Amino acid sequence: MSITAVKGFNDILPVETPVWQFVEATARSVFGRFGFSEIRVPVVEKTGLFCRSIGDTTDIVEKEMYTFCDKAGSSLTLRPEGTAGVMRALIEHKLYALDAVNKLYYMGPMFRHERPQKGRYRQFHQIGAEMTGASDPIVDAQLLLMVSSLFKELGLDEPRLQVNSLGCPACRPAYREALVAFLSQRQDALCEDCRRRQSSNPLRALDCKVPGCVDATSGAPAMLDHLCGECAEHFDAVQNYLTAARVKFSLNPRMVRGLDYYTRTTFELITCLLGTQAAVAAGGRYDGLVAQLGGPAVPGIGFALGVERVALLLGDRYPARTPDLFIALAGDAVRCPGFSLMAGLQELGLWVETDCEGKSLKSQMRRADKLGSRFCLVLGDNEVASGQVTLKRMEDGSQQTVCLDAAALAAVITGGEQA
RNA sequence: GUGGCCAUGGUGAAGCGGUUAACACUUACGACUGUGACUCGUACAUUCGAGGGUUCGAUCCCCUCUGGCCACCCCA
Repeated sequence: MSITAVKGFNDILPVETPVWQFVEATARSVFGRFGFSEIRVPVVEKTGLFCRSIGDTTDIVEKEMYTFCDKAGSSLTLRPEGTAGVMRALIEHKLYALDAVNKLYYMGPMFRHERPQKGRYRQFHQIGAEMTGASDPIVDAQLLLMVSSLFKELGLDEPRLQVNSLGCPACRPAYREALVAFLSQRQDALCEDCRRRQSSNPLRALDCKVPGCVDATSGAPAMLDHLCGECAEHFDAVQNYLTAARVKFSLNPRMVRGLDYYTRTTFELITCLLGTQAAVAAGGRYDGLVAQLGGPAVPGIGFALGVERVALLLGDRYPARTPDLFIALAGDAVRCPGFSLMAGLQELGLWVETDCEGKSLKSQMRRADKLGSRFCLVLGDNEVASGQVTLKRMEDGSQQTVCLDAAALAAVITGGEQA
């Protein structure tokens, strides 16, 4: 067996790239309308960046990072998510000083050493957006509106938006205590993992899928009931804005995020069509992150969507491109004039295909059909001599005689587009 | 990291101890020597993931390895 790709690292083949391009182009278009600019940051960062931002005790940092030493002995890591790198760049280049509010988006590969399965790979792709510098609830709502617009424009109304608030450093500790107290009374009913997590990350128990834990935590105290005044006010305002903007959402008081830096508003787009990989997009507010990374106290909120998962949801519902014209060449003598015509039409912006193997006319026609070409014409000695060609519309087989001239042909072909 | 399932051509797959390794799709060419789709014809796996074993004989049984998928954990 020859060399194959690394497990969990996939080739994205020509049949799949159109969906990807559709997702990326749609994201660029929607983000652009919300005033976001693209930022491109490296795929590799110093390991410490992720430990500090994502959190030392998270699964990502504990067991899923691709970490290695370079020749100088520094510990480097393939980014497992996008926010940390973007915030590092924001701090490093003092973007917050250029403009108090920064609206940035990115797209690209992320790396997590997990067991691959449907919709989850070791190299996977995210499209994300971050908005820093403002903590007003209208910012949260704007980002949510943008996410919701993006999915609408992609033609996906199925993933549903769920929101929650995780509170802030002022109110979360008290809630955490209340939750631990609650859980400790139900020790016996909890699974091994949840018992172990009680000290490290008790909130996780709310997210546990083991039936016993679901039962045991059904009456658990909710963060939403323990928010401090400011957090509660913030969260109310976010919801009001969302309602005003007609963004559909539901509350999920049990939603927990996997990264430590989240505060206040968090959200997920959940689908029931991808089996266990339910989260298609997710994000939240991270008001302490920039300071935690050594920058000024700049608040922020962001989200990321999984391109593989979105592509899976889209299936074949994306715009397909097909050639405008296929020029079938009847005889060697006509190859050069045919190529000249092709050049003229390409220059006018048309996608033109022609024979490149010296195939029979029948084969060329078959190929024109297979490519889905909208029009086809046969160029032979007669056409070159008369200066007239028969242009055939492949869809219905209708034909018309057109002057053998790039501009004349282009007029009919693009005119046919409107009809 | 843990569990389950599966490995036959470009693809989807039958075959389950002795077969020319079915069938379908795809692809190529042809049926009209200048017109696609439908139809019809022809061609396309000395070989069944790799290595070992059992057997007169193995794609079919056993072992090992490798690969894939799905699920758990967690996540986009």
